[in-house]
Amino acid sequence: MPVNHNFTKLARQPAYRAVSEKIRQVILSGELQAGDMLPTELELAEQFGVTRSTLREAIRLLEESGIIGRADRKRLVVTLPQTAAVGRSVSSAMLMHRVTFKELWQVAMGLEPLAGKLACASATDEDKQRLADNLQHTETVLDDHARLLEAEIDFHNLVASATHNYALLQARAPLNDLFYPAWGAVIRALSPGQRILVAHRRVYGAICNNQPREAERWMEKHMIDFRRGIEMGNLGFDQPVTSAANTSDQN
Amino acid sequence: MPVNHNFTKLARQPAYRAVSEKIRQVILSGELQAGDMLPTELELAEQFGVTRSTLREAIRLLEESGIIGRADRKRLVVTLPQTAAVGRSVSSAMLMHRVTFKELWQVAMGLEPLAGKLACASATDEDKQRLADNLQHTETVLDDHARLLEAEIDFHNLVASATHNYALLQARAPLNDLFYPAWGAVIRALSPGQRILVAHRRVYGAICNNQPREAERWMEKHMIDFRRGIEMGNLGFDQPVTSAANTSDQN
DNA sequence: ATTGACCCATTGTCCGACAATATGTCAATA
DNA sequence: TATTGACATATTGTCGGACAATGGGTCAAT
Repeated sequence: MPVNHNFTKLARQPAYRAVSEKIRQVILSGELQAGDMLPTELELAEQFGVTRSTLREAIRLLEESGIIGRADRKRLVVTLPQTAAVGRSVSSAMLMHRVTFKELWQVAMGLEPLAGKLACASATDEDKQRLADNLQHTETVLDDHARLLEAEIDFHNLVASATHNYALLQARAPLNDLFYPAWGAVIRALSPGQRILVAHRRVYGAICNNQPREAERWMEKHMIDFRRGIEMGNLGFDQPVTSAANTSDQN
Repeated sequence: MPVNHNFTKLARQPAYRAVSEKIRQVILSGELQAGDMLPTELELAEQFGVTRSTLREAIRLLEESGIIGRADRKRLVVTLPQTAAVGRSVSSAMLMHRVTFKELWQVAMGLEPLAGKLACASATDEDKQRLADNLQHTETVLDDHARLLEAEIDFHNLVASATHNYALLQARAPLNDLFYPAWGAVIRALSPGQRILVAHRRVYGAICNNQPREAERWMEKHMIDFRRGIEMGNLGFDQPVTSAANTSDQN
């Protein structure tokens, strides 16, 4: 009778992955900071004892993570990941999982009111000014569906930025890519420009007057309006969202 | 006087990036579904009219996004991105941005109570069973700091999974990697096993009895306990979290 | 201060090669 | 029949070398 031990499937990893991990580790440990230049590909390859081809594959992994990029199209440089860059991976994953508008809305209901509340305590004068500018701009594009959507997304981004909470910014990144764009259909169907503007003004006012409760409540109302819009427009609240505008750059 | 027109800086992209985008597009459009096998590297390279080296670099980008992987160590296959895989990129970004425990806690305050609330409506019997198993297990490891932390993280993951909301799962992924592990210090310092267990039981009970308000409230209390623990332990509530256990696999 | 000519380092891409590894086939064996 | 071994084949991981294109630098000429 065979002894039944079940060895743990030993996981060898290819060199390009090992190299990538090593570099990532050095960066995350703080040994290399954002802005630091890395050696040339050839030099790196020699240090690791691999060929340039292998090293380049490792670089690609880090590149997609957004933690390294190119300064002036040449030298490699350690970069602070942009929310948009990281968010794209997340959005891709959500699209593949066929995330529904409802699921995104539920997350939005958790995060957007929170953003409004937190912004009250942390918004700088500059943040408030940017919000004011956005409101003013919004008034001028109430009937231009495309621009209105753009202004709408901007507003929510500005509120989120005003929290100065990067974790929150990152968590809500997919809303930018998937939730609000999908909502564009509602704008085209119902032209709710005025309604949007009112809500935005309330949120803005609450932030300026440091009324977290108010900011939270109006942001929540705003989100509920979204939902109602989707349902009234009969636009598949329970349907998976589509990529729509995901053509970052075609060729 | 020079005419001032400001051309848009035309963005050429390297071939490996173009290839990667093309494949990504095909996958996101649904033309290729999860589980589908891709041709061999050589064949793909020929189709795109590039060399295998270039194509491999493109593959690495998609690999890091988690949307393709290898079936049985050979053929490329379209894969459904795992939350953990995507989350790692996000966590890396947060570490580099020196996200503080406070920031993560604020996000947790937004998402974890929400998870509790939503789970009430969507938890299956299987989900509830898993939660029950977790509670039972937790009782046996109350004094084993390492295992207790593990059980704690599991519990919150189980609640989140019970919502069957992938967007929520994805949004809270960094909490797993950064928030709870950092909280391990509190466990070691204060041994709050009993307190944890009580809160978990309440949340579990609320989910079983379909009391969203209760689940939400107890999860919120639980989170506030976290914060108090950090502060009582004098463990840098306003300090950036550290990677701690980020050694997926060393070499 | 701008332009032009020039050199150089580095990247993006290509080509060809080979060992290691997985898959498939088939015969040999218990 | 089911397992083992031997063998051919396909595909990946890695290597080494090559070259054009491009950005940066220097220096002279305007």
